[in-house]
Amino acid sequence: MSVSLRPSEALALWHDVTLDLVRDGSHDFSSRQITILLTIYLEQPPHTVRGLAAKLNVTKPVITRALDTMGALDLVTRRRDEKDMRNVIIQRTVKGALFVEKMGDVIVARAKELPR
Amino acid sequence: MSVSLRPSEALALWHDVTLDLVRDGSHDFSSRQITILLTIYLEQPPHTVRGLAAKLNVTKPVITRALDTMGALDLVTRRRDEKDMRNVIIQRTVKGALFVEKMGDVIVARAKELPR
DNA sequence: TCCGATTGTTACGGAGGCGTTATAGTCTTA
DNA sequence: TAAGACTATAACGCCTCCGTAACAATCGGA
Repeated sequence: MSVSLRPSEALALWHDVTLDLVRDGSHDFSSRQITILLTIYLEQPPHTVRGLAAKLNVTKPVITRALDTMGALDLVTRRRDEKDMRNVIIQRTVKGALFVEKMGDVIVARAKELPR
Repeated sequence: MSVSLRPSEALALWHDVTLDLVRDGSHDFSSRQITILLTIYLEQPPHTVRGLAAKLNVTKPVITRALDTMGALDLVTRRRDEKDMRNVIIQRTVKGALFVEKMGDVIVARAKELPR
């Protein structure tokens, strides 16, 4: 086990980071969308619609729609699985990687500024 | 300065917590809604529509609508400011406090479980 | 007292997400 | 090879949110 945080600090961190994301104003993602994006970029590939749906405990159309949205923003791409043409493999993009990386920087910065 | 976090840890934390929130399945709040809720519960009162709009860098109707939604869920209440009847004072509720508290616990727990 | 400024809300048409259900394409196996 | 299982997506009606603009209520100063 690793990062030691008091509840008040945890909430202050969450507040500060989401505030930054909102103020930035580029997007207003839901928790589902954020989770999908981070799962794709943090967990081991390959990622499929079915896999994500099971992991997040939501229906498959929810994943499809989120991928449509993120795909339109070029944060994510899809291609058919050559081994099993029923599957769709979800892939990362440069733009998505930059977005996630930036998000990590924001969290780190806000954690550092946290009063104690 | 306080909490020391590497970018990979920060993102993993964010992922784990949002995943918990999504899996729970009770709500699917946007970043805006989360930020509004946390601001009300973490920052010093009084909170007004105008004040929140300015702080989050969004328009006032956005705040009004978010308060409508959160109010319907009993996470927040409003009353008129007696000193200046143009203002609306946004107030906390027991249910809202519990929700935020639970969220803090989730973050703390996930931070503790973070592999290092 | 009135008139401009300020506050929060409502109205509007549009965009996007929801859950459910139906569908097309692909695999598997009997 | 034919039937059934499985994958992802499309279609449906509903609901919520969006930004802009108009609005009613209230305040404060000339």
